[in-house]
Amino acid sequence: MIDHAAVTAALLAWYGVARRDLPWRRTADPYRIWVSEIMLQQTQVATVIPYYERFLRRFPDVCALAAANLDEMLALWQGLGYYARARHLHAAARIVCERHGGQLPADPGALRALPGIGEYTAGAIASIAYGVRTPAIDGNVVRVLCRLTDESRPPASKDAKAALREHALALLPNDGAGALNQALMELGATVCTPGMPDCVRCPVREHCLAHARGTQTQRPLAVPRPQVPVRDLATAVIEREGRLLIVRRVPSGLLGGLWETPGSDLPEGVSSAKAATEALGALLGMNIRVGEHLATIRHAYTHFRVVVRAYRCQAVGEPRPGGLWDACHWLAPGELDAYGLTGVTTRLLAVVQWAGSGLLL
DNA sequence: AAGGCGTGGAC
DNA sequence: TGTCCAAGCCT
Repeated sequence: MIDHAAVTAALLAWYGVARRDLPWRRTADPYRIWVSEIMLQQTQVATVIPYYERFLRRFPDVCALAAANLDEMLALWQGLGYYARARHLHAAARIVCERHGGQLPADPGALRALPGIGEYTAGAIASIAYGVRTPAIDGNVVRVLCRLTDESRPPASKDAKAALREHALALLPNDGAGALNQALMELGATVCTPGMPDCVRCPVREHCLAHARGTQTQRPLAVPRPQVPVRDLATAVIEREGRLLIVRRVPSGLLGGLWETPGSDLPEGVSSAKAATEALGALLGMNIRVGEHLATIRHAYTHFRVVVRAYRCQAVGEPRPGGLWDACHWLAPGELDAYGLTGVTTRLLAVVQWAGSGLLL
């Protein structure tokens, strides 16, 4: 059994000296802590930092964010991924500004009711920003606790989750729950890492059951991954008077709200990307003539991979939204920063060196 | 409850 | 090149 009080004391002492100096650890503003927690979901610290700084310069408080339009916010989020986080944060900011007088709630249950805030994030905000004694169990904490207690059940199972939550709660001091939660995460991120934990540097090594039994690399129990399918896509690069046609994806689902060059899966029975590009004309209400192949972009999403073939096209007529898209725009070079583009489109424009003065291939 | 949902870094 | 994974949430 784990000596919770001893583990808590060791973790807090270690965290006091080992904690990294991160931007969101220099503030007590619940809004800023909230933004950091949303950005950090499934995203590494180093990736988040520049986005966090830029975002807070533009939206320094909840009501500034509430007043923004979603397009501008998504442009700042471009490249961070999991864009539903941005949409939910935006919707939640409006609720907090309008219904909570701009003050983020401190109660985990009330936080949990806001879009984009789940069990973990509610606990993190409540404990870090308000000192509420409540656990915050993310992937790091799951790994640390599974090793400390040598949990052999799948961490997603009901039994294991309940046990982990009991341990996480028992570790919380009456004063300093936020620090303890962060200490657990910091340990998981910097010492008790997934592949090869650095047990020599671990402040709670003596209390760790997995370390004692030599099972630390087998905890938490790994779950088998399904293999991801590959999809063939085609996309059209259509220029007119130095502007590039982009379309906005509908606000839900994959890449919702982001802009991209119009494209599609190769329809059933259509084997050539060129034919698929031609078929885009019907969707856009334009007459399209497909020209040269410009580039092939390979990209991996969470659950599938894509091979996107891009063709230079000439088109007659004005485009209209349809299918996956709810808006069309002729992008001028000076506007590149104002539109949230998908990763594939961003890379495509880099490859063909699109800068508005024609394709420079 | 299991699958959808991004991206970039490490190796 | 491929594979794994990182401060999860929603449906």
